[in-house]
Amino acid sequence: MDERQAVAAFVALGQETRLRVVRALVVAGPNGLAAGLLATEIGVSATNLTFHLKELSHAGLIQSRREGKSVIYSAAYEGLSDLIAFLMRDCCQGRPEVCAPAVAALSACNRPPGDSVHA
Amino acid sequence: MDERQAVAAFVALGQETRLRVVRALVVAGPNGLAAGLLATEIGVSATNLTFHLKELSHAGLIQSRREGKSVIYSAAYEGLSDLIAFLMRDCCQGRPEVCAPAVAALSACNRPPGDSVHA
DNA sequence: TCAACGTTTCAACAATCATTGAATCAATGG
DNA sequence: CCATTGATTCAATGATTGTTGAAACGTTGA
Repeated sequence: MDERQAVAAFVALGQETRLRVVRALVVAGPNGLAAGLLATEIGVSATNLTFHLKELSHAGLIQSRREGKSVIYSAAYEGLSDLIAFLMRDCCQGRPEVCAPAVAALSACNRPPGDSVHA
Repeated sequence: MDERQAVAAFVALGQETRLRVVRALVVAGPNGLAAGLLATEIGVSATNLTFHLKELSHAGLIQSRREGKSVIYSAAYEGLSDLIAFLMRDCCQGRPEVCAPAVAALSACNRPPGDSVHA
């Protein structure tokens, strides 16, 4: 991921509606969600949602497929991973103390819910 | 870090000049850089830089202190850490496969340069 | 083929953002 | 105190962005 792509991704996430879309889609998993469901879940008009979905799609953070009448949107895990990696790579430039605090959040990732952090 | 703060941080990083400022300041380390040096290094006018520095400061990603005639800006490591943590926490919601690829970048953080990754 | 549903496109508008140059403010040295 | 250096504020401008409703499109079932 180069600087241009990173900027596009940050722009995409720098908007309340779009951040919520990404959150909802990540939670929804690979199956994704129909545009209509997303619209009601987030509370925006279909027109407005389409606008933001296009932005996110263009930034490589989500993808879509048609299923019957509906268009299903899902999170682009690779795009999201790339962004995290970019952020950490930049922040780590000779300064590991920036990334270190994020280790806790990451380690909480592969553990069943409720499992505490202490070594 | 709540949603509102995260959005502000993403907005701040979603602009080429500002992203470069953060990069330069992270590389510069805790000592930071004078505003004038930053301006020449990045290639923008003093006026314009001030505008972007204010945005970044408001987003909690940088901080400043006065030293004589100069104002020294430096990266706010905590703010950056919080943003990474937020991104990973959101992306990890039951979907660790999103964060996993970032582990490599993170592990590269605490190792001397040139040391390879293989276990 | 037609009607209905889900989604997208389009045009228009207000609001926000990025950039510029002139003016101003803060700190230092003569 | 004055001149100089470094940085910020201010006002104005063009560009981009977010939102809206009406119209159009694609898909499906009757």
